[in-house]
Amino acid sequence: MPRTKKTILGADGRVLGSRAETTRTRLLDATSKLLAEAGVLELRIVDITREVGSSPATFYQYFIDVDAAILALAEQATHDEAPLVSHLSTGWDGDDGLLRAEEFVDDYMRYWDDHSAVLRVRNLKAEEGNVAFREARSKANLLVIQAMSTMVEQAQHDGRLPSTIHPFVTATAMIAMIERLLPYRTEIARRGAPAEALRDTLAILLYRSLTGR
Amino acid sequence: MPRTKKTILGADGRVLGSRAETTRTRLLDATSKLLAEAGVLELRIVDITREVGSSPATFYQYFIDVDAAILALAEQATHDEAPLVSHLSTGWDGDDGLLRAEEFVDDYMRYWDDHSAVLRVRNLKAEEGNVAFREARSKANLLVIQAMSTMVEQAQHDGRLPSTIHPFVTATAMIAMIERLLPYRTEIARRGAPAEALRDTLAILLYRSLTGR
DNA sequence: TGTACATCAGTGAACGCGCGTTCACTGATGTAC
DNA sequence: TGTACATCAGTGAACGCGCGTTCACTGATGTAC
Repeated sequence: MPRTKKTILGADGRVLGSRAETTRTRLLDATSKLLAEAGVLELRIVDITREVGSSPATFYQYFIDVDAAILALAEQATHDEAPLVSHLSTGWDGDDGLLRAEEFVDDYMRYWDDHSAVLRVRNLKAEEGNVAFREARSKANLLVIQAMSTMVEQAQHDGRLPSTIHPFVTATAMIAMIERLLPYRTEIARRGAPAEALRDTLAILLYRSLTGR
Repeated sequence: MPRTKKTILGADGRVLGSRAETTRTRLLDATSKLLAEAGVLELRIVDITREVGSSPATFYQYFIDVDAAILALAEQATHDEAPLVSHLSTGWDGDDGLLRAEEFVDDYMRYWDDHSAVLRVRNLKAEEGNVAFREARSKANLLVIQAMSTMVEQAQHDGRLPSTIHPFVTATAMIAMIERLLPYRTEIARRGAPAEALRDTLAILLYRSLTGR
């Protein structure tokens, strides 16, 4: 998990040395692990510190509460989402357009798999109205959504998509589609669909909706 | 909120009289209200009973735990989702196809608005692996997804959609798109998109993806 | 119509656990000279 | 290179609140005759 290079601050705002930074990272990793294993509803600060073999008091040196830690994890995830834009910024107009769409879906699925537990909480809290998490979500998707919007505008300009669709809404819908389908994978498999059906179908839906082809 | 007609059981499995049924309903309504106001993470059994002016002991006469109450609410929601199928089963092949798509989106948005707090929890728990909630979610979407799958199959048969897309996956993707976009409404509005942009764009995306037109 | 009894429904009050949170302290690392 | 001191990092142990949960009980409703 890559980390930003900016200086990291403790809960009271003081600058942390490298030793402290390691502890902070271990706390975040433990939070991420417990989130994936048992979900937000079971997440306890005591368990997080138990996991890294330290005391609950340590936790408070780095985060004012458990939300602050989750938010930090969400920001790490944001950082990992940015590279996905490279699949979009080239456009999907050539013969290999569909192939590029498939690559994008693959990478997005990988990204979501890596961060699913954290992203689920982020989205839940955003939808429940928490401002900090709402902003984190907006910021995370910003680049991808902008790139997709541009694709839609291009297709509209070329007359392949109706002018009545809204580029930003379309882009957001595409993201929603992918994010939300991943958890359905087991269910889709249970219905006898092959493993690639999800990937292929998503790629085609994206390709058609973003390029109009 | 319509209620099923089957006999309602208490937490210990005994049949409840009409007086008890009223209490049960009030507990569920309070649960729903608190869920909408503050979210799952803040939901307390004590608060639910406080809300209806009764004792925590009463709660346990009806539900073994708070999950049982949420599950009951999710099942009420399922019941309200069924009528949405009427917009789909007629097909969208005529001249008024897009109009029908718009009507469907409107009704779906209304449905989701009415139950959003509960459905969010249902989906979270389903995605976190809770079997009961996973089944509730499958069951809820079953009819709508089947109807949509049929539309895709028809379009494939007529050569308007590629045979490579998977009907069930496509249908699930459409549901995902709508459900997930609603919470973005405020954000979309903040970006200066008109209120109907969301509705219209979703309708077009659905129309295109399900009918191939 | 009235009375006795059975069943249904609701609850006050308490118990106890577990968690968040803090404080005063110890130990580790860095720095000045 | 060594020593004294300052700062950084970590924690044991306790406090207390709030919540889930239960029990023994009261009150309400229904029913038999």
